[in-house]
Amino acid sequence: MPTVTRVLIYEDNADLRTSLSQLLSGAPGLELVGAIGNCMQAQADMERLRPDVVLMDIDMPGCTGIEGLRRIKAVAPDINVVMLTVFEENDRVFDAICAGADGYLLKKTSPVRLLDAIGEVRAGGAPMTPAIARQVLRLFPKALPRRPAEESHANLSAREQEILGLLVEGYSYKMIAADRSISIDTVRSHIKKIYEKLHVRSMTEAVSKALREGLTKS
Amino acid sequence: MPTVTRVLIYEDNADLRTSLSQLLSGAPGLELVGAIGNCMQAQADMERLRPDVVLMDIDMPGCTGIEGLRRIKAVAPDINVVMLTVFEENDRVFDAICAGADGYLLKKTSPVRLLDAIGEVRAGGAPMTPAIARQVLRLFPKALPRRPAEESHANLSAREQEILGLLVEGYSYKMIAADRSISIDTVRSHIKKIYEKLHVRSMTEAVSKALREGLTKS
DNA sequence: GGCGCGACTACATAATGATGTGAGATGAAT
DNA sequence: ATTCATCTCACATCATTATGTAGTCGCGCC
Repeated sequence: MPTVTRVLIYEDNADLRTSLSQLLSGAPGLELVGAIGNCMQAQADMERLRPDVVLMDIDMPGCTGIEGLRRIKAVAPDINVVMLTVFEENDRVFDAICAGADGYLLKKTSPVRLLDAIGEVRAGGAPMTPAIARQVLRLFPKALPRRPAEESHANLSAREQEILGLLVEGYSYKMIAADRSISIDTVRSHIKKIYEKLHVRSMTEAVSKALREGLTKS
Repeated sequence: MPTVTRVLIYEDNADLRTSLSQLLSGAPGLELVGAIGNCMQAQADMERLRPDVVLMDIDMPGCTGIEGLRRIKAVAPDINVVMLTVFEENDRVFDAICAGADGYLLKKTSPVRLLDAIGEVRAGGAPMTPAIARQVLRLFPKALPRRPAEESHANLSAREQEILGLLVEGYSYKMIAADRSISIDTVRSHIKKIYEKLHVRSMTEAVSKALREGLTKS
């Protein structure tokens, strides 16, 4: 392993590109091999500049960072690509990870942490902001194949299942009360219980869970 | 939000349990509510001790940490569970994450880092050793089932489908606005259009229709 | 080069939902 | 005989959603 780490930057904002460049140029053990405004030629850039680590802005005109990431990984999967973004949006994170990102940091990350991150990714780590790390863990179960043994009616009582069924049909509290001839406060009460048992906090979550896990009696 | 974080330890090795206990007892902002040698009674323990954070050894006789984790998440998904392990084996990591672990540290983690981790997980982060973080990212693409491209969408624009997808995930207007970095009024506006197109009048109806007819793209 | 459409923002009002606290009545279970 | 879950109802308060009206901006279309 060579002693210096060759770093390449993709960042469309010229100011940020400059400051990143300065940060990296002055860092021991690092060599900045380029700072490019778009990733249209990513593949060619890889061959020409042979970076070890790429810092990739995720929002770029012309060719998004995600697309750039794909291109890089297609020709050189061993290059470590750390994505930089302003927001921690769910889909972006997801897409980036599926495309093989090796790290995911916010742009507001401190310079020190950024330099750390480059070392970390070189050492086989995956630098991420805490919030993103958490998102990744949350995303994981969703990306998995269907749950095999799903039976549990989640301990819903018959009445509760019935009311959940009505929610799924799109009934409002008022409509349920009218339909079943009970007070709207009773409906509230049942729904509160349902929320507790399903661990949800809104009608939509309850409906979604009910449909996905077949909790109604139809 | 209480100012102290209630921490519970599961660790079968008595020596380690003692030293962990001592570490946590002396930490400001933390309250050690228990240090237990097995997780057989995990559910009861949760109700009795009401921890905010659980440190769970992954290798325990009788009932593995993974099983304990499952039990905890089944009754109290909001409790943050950080797994502790000696080795970073692929399968264990995978299972733990699928079971809903909120963090994953090696036992050789320094005391300071461990205390950090508790704060981090409380703040919505996911403390992981770098190598494990990388493993998680590597695991991700493999866990993806490919879905057959389905085309039904009731004339919903891409953006509308996207937002409908978030509704299905249980997002509120506010959460969608934050997630997509748009104003809440824009969310309203999109949802109004969705309602028109789907001929519904509430979130639950929209969610129900979306799930039944496969209108989202995820 | 005007037109329609999609994405975006804003403000206002009424309706509905979320959450807490409390409580009576019933029947099953220990 | 007492506990326990369920079903029922009530009141209160705050948050969120539903709906209408209205306007800007950019883009493809004819």
